[in-house]
Amino acid sequence: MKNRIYEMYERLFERFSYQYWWPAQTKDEIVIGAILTQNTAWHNVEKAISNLKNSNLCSLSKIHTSNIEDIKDCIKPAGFFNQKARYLKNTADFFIKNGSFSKLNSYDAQTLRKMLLSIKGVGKETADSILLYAFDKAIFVVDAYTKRLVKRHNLIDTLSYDAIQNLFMQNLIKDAKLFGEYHALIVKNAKEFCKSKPLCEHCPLLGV
DNA sequence: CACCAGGAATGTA
DNA sequence: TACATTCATGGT
Repeated sequence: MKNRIYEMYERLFERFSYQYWWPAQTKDEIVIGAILTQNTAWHNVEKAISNLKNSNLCSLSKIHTSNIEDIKDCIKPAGFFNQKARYLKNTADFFIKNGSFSKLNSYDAQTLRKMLLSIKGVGKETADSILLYAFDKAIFVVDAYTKRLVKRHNLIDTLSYDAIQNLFMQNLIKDAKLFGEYHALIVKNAKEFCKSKPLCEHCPLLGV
């Protein structure tokens, strides 16, 4: 398999090696972090998660049963705390209602994706992050960095989520580990290089 | 000081 | 379908 999409992965991996995403200790924490990081810098999410842990609220069951005002107090550093507290509640309710990860994991990826998307507060990127990193489903996550990447490299003539996701999934082996590291590498590279200017001289994707 | 960060829901045309 | 607005804190 030799194509531009996979070649970019090789370049990124050569430069940055393993990222070991998702950075979390439990599956619950992955889901919680996926919601808290919506349009929010990760280091602020870490503060929010740290607060949740200190209050013993960093699990879906705890979020399900606890007072929403207590959740708000913990997650304020992550911003949008009013709606994110509701989103966390909605998501926790979903998992309590529909069962554990191992039970939900018996659904195929697309069925589970639709279920997750029915939660108010879970859009495509959040759903796919949960599918990939908490359920180990081979679903490629598309974020703002990914869109910027395909735009700068003229990889496709649209910026629609589905089209970009298909571009990656159709040009890669369907492997959750690969997808997970690739997405992490795109984020890593975006933070490291080329924040405003495309393709600076140190970017590992030059010439791909 | 302005601008952005690992988005999603809602409203408008 | 395709944009525009709103949500909010904290770093640069």
